[in-house]
Amino acid sequence: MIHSSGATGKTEDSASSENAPVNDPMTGENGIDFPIIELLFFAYRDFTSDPDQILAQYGFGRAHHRVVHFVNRMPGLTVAELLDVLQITKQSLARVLKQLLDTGHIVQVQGRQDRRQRKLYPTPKGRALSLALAAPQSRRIAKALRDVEQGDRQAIERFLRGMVNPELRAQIDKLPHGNRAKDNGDYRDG
Amino acid sequence: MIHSSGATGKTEDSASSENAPVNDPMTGENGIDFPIIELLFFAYRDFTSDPDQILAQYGFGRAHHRVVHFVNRMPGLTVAELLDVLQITKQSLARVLKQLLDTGHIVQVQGRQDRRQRKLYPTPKGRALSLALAAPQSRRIAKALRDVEQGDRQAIERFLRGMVNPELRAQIDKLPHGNRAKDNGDYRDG
DNA sequence: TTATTTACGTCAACATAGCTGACATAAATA
DNA sequence: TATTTATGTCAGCTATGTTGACGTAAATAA
Repeated sequence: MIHSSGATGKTEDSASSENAPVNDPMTGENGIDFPIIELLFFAYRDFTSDPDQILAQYGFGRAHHRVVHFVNRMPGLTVAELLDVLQITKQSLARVLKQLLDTGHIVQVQGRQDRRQRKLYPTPKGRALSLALAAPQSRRIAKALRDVEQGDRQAIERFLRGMVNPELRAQIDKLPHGNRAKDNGDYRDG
Repeated sequence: MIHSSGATGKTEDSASSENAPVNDPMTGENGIDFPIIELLFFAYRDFTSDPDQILAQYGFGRAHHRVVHFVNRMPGLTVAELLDVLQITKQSLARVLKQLLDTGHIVQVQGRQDRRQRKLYPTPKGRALSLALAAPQSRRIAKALRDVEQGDRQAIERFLRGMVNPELRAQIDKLPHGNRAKDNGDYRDG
């Protein structure tokens, strides 16, 4: 049933019944920060659209992207560690991980100390894919940073970090943070 | 089949075959901005986790959140306009919109000028839900902004805006941008 | 040694949220 | 009158998440 504008519509009726349409837009009067809420939505929507197009060519989705990204950033991490970062169940991971293994983007290496562990490494093919996915995102970021002053980068990083649950910020700190000379060898020795 | 560390593992073998595991972590050497790529991922992951918990109590998901949010921010917008903002198909929208109509969070009003249009309005119930979902997100943002200098907010907004596809930035400008006195009446007259 | 716990894999069933394609209807417009 | 537009709807498919149950090998505790 459609509310005809002449039936229960507020405009002519002015009845403030239970299900009357609310006409005034929700604004920041109530102290809510709509500008940043919405900017985050739009920014993230377009930020993820870049890799989506590349992934589609491989028959992959965002789930594959996340897996291949973190395996490349933390080579040698275990399945359990990856689940921790992604915050999904092992059954969810299993599907996409299997595909990435089958297509030769990722390989598993049995842990030496703990042979129950399956340490995940990218192959050269997996590394290339990960870089290809990151490139357009990085270009988008570089463009957006041109709109702000030098030195504002630090504020942006601090803000984004502040948006993360405090107990999960350790995950960020674990990632390699250098543009400096590479220190070869496993991300973390196993 | 698992790569045993003694079989084709690079460590002992040092063979650089096709599918050899890559041991060195992907870093910013190649000019890619990993810190911000990852901060966006983690920030958005936790940013959306707040409303997810509330939505679960209603049997709703993120799709419902987006719909109820934009209907509250732009009361009277048409189905076509909503599809434009959400960038999804009408079949996708249909399911969640039907639920929000059935549960009395949103009502439709036939357009007066163009009677084919179904203009969407929140009910008081829908307005309350939208505010309840926005509240924890706004609190998270306020906390994160405490980590930066006053005046950095503008840089953050500019950066996020710069992340959006230029041709879609008009969508942001359409949203009400005031903390100022409300100007009652439809978001845009129909 | 034996028992338990841990890391991982897998099967089955299910839910959400997106998609394409096809078709219907009412209202606006040419 | 014919066509286009705004919207709704049916059917089926895909991707990505979930829970629950069970199995196996290896590490660890008793």
